[in-house]
Order: sequence, then structure tokens, then C-alpha cells
Amino acid sequence: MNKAKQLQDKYNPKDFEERLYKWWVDSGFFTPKREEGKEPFTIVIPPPNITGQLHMGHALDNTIQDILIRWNRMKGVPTLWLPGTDHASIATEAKIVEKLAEEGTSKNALGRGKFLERAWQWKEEYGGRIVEQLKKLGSSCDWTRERFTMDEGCNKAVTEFFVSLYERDLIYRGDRIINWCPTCKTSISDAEVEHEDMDGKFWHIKYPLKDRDGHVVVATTRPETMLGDTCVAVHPEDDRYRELIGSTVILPLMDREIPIIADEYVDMSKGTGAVKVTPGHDPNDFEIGERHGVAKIRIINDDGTMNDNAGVFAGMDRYDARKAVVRALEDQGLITKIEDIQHSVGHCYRCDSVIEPLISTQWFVRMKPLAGPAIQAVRDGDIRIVPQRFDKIYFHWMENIKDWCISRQLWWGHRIPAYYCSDCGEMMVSRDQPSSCTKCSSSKMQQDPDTLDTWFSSGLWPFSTLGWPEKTKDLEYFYPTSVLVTGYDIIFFWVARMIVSGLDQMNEKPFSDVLIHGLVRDAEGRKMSKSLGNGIDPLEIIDEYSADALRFTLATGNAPGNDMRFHMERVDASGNFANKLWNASRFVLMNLEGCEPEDLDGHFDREGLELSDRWLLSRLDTLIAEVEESMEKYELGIAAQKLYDFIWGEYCDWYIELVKHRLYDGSSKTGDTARRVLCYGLDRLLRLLHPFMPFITEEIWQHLPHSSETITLAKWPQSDESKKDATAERQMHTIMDAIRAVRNIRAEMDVAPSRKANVIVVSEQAEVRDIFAANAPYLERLAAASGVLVRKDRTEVPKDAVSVVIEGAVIYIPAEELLDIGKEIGRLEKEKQRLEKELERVKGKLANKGFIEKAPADVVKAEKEKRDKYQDMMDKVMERLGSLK
RNA sequence: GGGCGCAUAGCUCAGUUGGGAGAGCACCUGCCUUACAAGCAGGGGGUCACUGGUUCGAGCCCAGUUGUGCCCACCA
Repeated sequence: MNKAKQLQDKYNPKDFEERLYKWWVDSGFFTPKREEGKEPFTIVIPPPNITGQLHMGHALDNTIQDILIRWNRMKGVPTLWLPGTDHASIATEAKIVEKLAEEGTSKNALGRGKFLERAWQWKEEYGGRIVEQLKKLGSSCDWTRERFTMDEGCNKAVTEFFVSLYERDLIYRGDRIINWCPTCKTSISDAEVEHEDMDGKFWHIKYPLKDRDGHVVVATTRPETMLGDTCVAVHPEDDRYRELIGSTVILPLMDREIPIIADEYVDMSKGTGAVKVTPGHDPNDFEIGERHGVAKIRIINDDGTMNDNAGVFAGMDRYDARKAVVRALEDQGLITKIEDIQHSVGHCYRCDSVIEPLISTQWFVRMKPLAGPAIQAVRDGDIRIVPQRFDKIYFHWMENIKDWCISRQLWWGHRIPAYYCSDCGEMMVSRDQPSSCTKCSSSKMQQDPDTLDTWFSSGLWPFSTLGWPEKTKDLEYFYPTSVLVTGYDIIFFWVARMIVSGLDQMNEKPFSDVLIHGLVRDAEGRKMSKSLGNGIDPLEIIDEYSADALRFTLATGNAPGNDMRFHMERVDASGNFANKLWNASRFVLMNLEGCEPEDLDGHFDREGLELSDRWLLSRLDTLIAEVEESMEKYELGIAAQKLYDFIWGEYCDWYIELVKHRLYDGSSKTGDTARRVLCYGLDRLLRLLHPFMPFITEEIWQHLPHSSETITLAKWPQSDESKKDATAERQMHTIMDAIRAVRNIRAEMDVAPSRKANVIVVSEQAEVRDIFAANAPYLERLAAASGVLVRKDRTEVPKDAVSVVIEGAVIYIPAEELLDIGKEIGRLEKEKQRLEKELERVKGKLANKGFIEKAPADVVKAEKEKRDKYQDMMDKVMERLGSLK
């Protein structure tokens, strides 16, 4: 059953959120049909890691996507939100390894085959967890198309991409300096290294010259690397060292002879101007080593201990070795200076270990040739990054891109499709495992043991999920996708790579827009993290409040691309808003008699409409236009705020109150009209709000007369200029002004609401008198007026009446014994001051020749009207003051 | 070293073609008025960080200053 019989007295989201979600999915509302000739709207989900639990970042990211998706779906566009998960090689492998350790065993003891079995088992058990959590949020994904980065199709895509790049020499295997994580025991890409400023030491070390007395002093923050030094570099034009170029120094502790070479890379102005060169453990030194053909010695093992090349330090941990090296150098009097220094140290983004740069045989993608089109696509506006400022980050990264190390020494992931002949060593890269060596025909072939960077497969996500490399109908219809929604923290990891791979393989951009959002921080502005323990669990918020409240909170109060702080007070406010909508709807539903689904078409008989009806319909049309405009600009927060303001501030606070007397009075001729407008208005508001708060809007909507099955597929409201009614808006505002004015007087004069009083409206304008005469019941009900007398002048107004001036009229309340002349004069004086200020400002403007001449005519006209209005009100205040004194 | 944000009410933040400063929460006053006390009505509170410029007009555009946060970088 898709709805409860009646709307419960209390807003209790637990009664319906789960039930509605199940119904939506079972009914297939989220599964689009490919309609030829219609431009689809497509989003592929940023696939969450199977190791993940839903956190606030996911909640924000998916709320935004769901808003866009539901909005487009309601517009009748074939809309696909394609979900899936990421195998997350390092993260998942680390989990399994951890678990194995708990069981007293290890990865290597288990062996590759058994390990992968365990990993798949783990994936089956926990991989669906986050998917279930996404459903709780209300994400309207097409679950019939759910994918996984390691499913059969994605595997094929990865192999195809790899081989395709290899065949064009865009992938190569080679010995390069890579970032090595001694904890994860794998290489990681540059993007996966996080630099952090740390306190360190800067050791100055003497390297004695071989053929003469003296020495060169070099400086380093990593003294243990000296064990692998193979030369000392100076600038070719450095007079201090010019004559030493070509001579030899003795590497201390190792007693190895190494040359002094000249290289432009060296900065004469820094340090001593002489640089120790460790080609095996530093990317710059590697380059220098290449240029000068010096040896590259690796001195550190994969686990962070020193290897046999480190002489007596072999076997020590790298940090123990650092201490030992320094001590040994000090013993020999070779340390000339130790400075305290702050320097940037690379850390593994997964485990936070200090990265060790080292030489290793790895696979790389040549990014430079691929980056060109990717830069161009954004520069040409073919791909639009929103907010635009993030394109600078993108360009900077793309323009300075280096080769991407894609091989990982892990087991969980896509295995590299390279095969080696055990007999002759020949390497073959191919889509299928070769049965024999192409060179020596040996059948002993072994596949490369390494797997690929997780981002290598997620980079294909926008098309691999649609069937690529097969030419599927989905791929043809839904690619390129419409918008990609993600945080700025993974522009490099993911967005950039998708653009590269999409342009390379599909010859077409993967998406038109990239919508970037910020991070969700805690109330103090700190990043939410497990280690800090300051994370707020979205599931707990959903449980305590509702998915709708959480979504509304995340969608509002924040500009696109900016970080947001998560305050419980804001969730409270969103929950209150849901409650308000719930109660207002209950009110409308109590007054539904005579409403038919056709009424929701909004074809009202103009004759039957009262002023308040016309006002609401006109305002509603403006709202529809404004919401649409904001949504189109991805200003979801503004759209949501406008809905909040309208629903609470206009529909509930005003319209519902304005129609009550017609509903309660059985003899009212326009009671049915009020019911219809009430119902129509609620229907439109529910539709507009549905993308933001899908559950409550559907639950309520099911109780309204409706002809379509679900609000998820109900037609998105369209604004219609002809529904604008400027007269009604102006006249209603006059009434509302009067109501507010009377309420204000009563509050200030401490007149109890139960105590009714007559209201006398004095205006010399016939239109104003007519408005009040025709709409007296509004004042009677909303301003507790026992009667409304409309007069042309104040001859009939009692002397002891309290007054307030509004635009076009003076409102009096005969206050009898309550009139406090002093208070009354005080109030009027305050009003006079306010008007004086306004008049001064407006008159100043109008006295400015430049303004009159250069400002647009309509602005000048508006200012003149304001001046006349304020002047008129001022005159009336003065007149009233005069009569009291 | 380079780049990008942010600085608006006590707090958290909106304010997108430059044209009378807003919301939520908090605060004060009065109300259990038959949708809602998770509420209603009324109210107080801001030289929009600072300086200068452009403009008839600047919270908004430009330059600079201060404070603060983030990103990138081969600061040996």
C-alpha cells in the first residue's frame, strides 16, 4: 500500500519513509525509458567505496544529485541516475589484511587465490551496506542498472583502455622514482601523496675531497639517503666550485668515491650551493642522475628498512638508520651545522605513513598528450565547471601533469594485462591471456602480478557503466552524461581522469557540467574524521529526525562550492519546517470536500476568486518562476530557501489564515473556491518541494486528489505570465499592511487579542476605500476587528483613537480608556523619525543631478513614487501629531 | 614560492546581472486563537574586516592592507 488511510496527527517520518521508498523502487519509477528524440538527463553516481559507511559527504553529494534527478524526472525528461560502488583497492585490501592479522595469518600465507576469495566474500557481505544507506536517504537511483568497478563489464573496459593506451605507446613500463608507502607496501600516484609541513632538521655534512685537502658541505633533511649518494652537484657557473667540477669526493661512512658534477638544476643561492645527489631516492636527483649517467643505488627496502647497499646500516629501520648515520657522522666530525627547519613531507593519503621516494619498476601513463584535449574541452566551455573558479585548479593540475604511476603491488583490483614468458622474458600486453610466447613459443606465460590504481577504473565510470566497450543502446542514448556532482577534493583523482579517458576512448566528453560542492565540517569547522571522532552519522540524523530534514539541511544555507558547517540547530529548523508543512497539509485535507483532480489543473473561474485567492495564485506563479531559475543555475539552496519562505511565510501565515472565515462560514459563496485554491496551491508547493523533501511530499500528495500515480512522476509546475495579477498583489499588500499595523498597535498598546475593537480606515483615495470595504472580513479575522468602518475623512473618528499611518490610508482604533497619549505620541514620533530618514535618503537621491540624468528611468520613477508615498505618510503623521498636542 | 576561498545581527550563514541590509537559532513582550506551543503575533539588534578607487549610486566591481582557512609545488 502506498499510503496510510489518513494523514496522522503527528508528523512521524518513520511511518512512511521506508514504505514509500520500497514502493517507488518496486514500481519502477526510477527506471527510465529510452525515448528517441528526447534529450535524456543522466548522472552517474560517484561510486562509494565498498568499505565505506555513509558519511555526511556522501549525504550531501547524493542529496544534490537526487534533487537534480527528481527535478528533471518530473519535467518528463528520460532521467537516469546510475548507481554503483567502487572496489577501492587499497582500502579494501587493507581491511582484509587487518582481518587476516586478527586471525593470526597473513596475505602471503594465504596466497593470491585464497586471498581474493576472502576479498570477494567480504565484498558480498559488506559491499551492499552503503547502497542500503543511500536508499535511506531517498536516492532515486535506477537500481536495475547498478554496477561495480570490478564486475565483468568494468573489467573488460579496464583491459580495453589499458591495451588501447599501450598500443599507442601511451602506457609504458619502466624504472622510475615513485612514491612508495612502506605500510601499504605499494606504489601510489603523485595525487595520492598528501604534503604536510613538519618540523625537521637540516643537517650540513662535510664530504672530503679525494685529491686534495678540504671538503664540500652539502645539506639534507634525510641524512640516511647519503648512503645512496652517487655524486655531488654544483651549478656550472658557481665560482665557489668551478674548479672542483670533475674532481672527486669521498662519500663518508661508505668510503665510496663519487664525482662532483655540474648541473643547471642547482640553485647557487640556496644552502651551500652544493647538492648531494641520491638518484635512487629522490625525483630530482633521479633526473640529475639520468643526465650525468651516474649510478642509481637503492638503499631502502619495501618495508622501510635499509637494504644491503646501506653497508653497516643494513636491516635498520629508515628512522633508526637516520639517527645512526647522524651519530656516525658526528663521531667523525663531519656535521658542521644542524638547523631546525620546517619542511613539507609526503604522506600516504590512505594510511598517513611517510612516503619513501624510491626507484622501482612500474607502469605509467603518459599524461601530457592526453591532457591537451582535456584542457581544451574545459577551456572551450564544452565542459563547464560550476562554480567556475574551480577550473583554475583543474587547469593548473592538467598543465603541469606528470606521468601517472598506475601499477599497485596489491592483489585486490584489476590485474595488469601484461604477460611475461618464463623462458625468454618476452613481454606481451593483450586483451586475452596469450597461450604461448610470441617470440619463443613457450607456453610458460605469467601475468604481471600487479594490479591497477583504483582510479584507473573509476576514470572510465561514465561509459563503462553504460556498457562500453560494447556499443550498447544505453551507451548511445545516455552518453555523454549531463552533470557530475562531486566534492572539490577529488577533482584530480577522478574528474580529471574521467575527462581524459572519456575524450580519448569515446571521442566525446563524459559530462557537460561538473557541479562542485564543498566539504561538510563539524560545528567547529573541523573536517569530520574517524580519528577525531567528530563525525556526525547521517543515519542517526535520519533516525532521529528524517531523511527529508537531513536533505533540506544539506541543501540550504550554503553557497555552491563552499564548505559548510553542520549544526544540529539547522536540522531542528528543517524538521520544524517538515512539521509545519505536515500540519498545514492536515488543515487543507480537512477542507477537501468538493475538490476533484481536475481542480489541480488550476483552471479557476476568475469570477469566483476573491482577492486573497488572486494574490496567492499570482505569488505562486512568481515562486514557480524563481525556483525554476535558481534550479537552472544550480542554486539549489536558494530555490529551497524560497520554497521555505513561501510555504511558511505566505501560504501558511497568510493564505491559510485569510481563507479560514470562508471555510468556516457555511453560507460563504466562495468557500468552495477557497478550498480549491488551497488544494491547488498545496499541490504545486508539494511538487516544487519534492526534489528536496521527497518523502513527506509524496506522503501528503497521495492524500490530495490526483490523477497520476506518484508525485515522483507528477508534472513539474510551469510558470505562466498570464497568471500574474499585479492589481491583486498590490491590493492584498494594502490589506496586509493594515493588518500588520493594527496588530502592531494592539501589541504595543497591550490590547489583549480577545478584546475586539473597531477599526476605522480613513483614506481620501476611492480605490483604497473600496479595497477595505470589500475585504473587511480579513481584518476582522486577522486583526481582531469587531468591525471595519471605511471613511473619506476623520470627522467621525473619536478623539481618543490610536492611529497608524500606512500607504494610502490612516488606520484608527478607538481605544477608549486604553489610550495613553504619551505612548501614542511616542509611537508617532518614532514613525516620524523613520519617515524622515527615508525621505532624506530619497530626496537626496532625487536632488542629485547625476542620478536623474544617468540612472535608468524606471529606477528614477520608483524613487519619485517612494518620495510621494513617504511624503504623504509624513503629512498624515504630522497632522495626527498636531491633533494630539 | 604559486593559486583559491572566507571576513555581513550575539551564533551559524544566505545575499549571482551594483538601485531601500535578510534567514535560522538565541534574546525581549503578549498569546494553549478549533492545522501546527516542533506553534502564533509583535519587537530589539548590523559604520556588511580596513583603506583607497570606479560609479549618479558599492555588501556586491577594481587595487591594496589585516586576519583566517584550504589547495598546489622538484623550499637539496
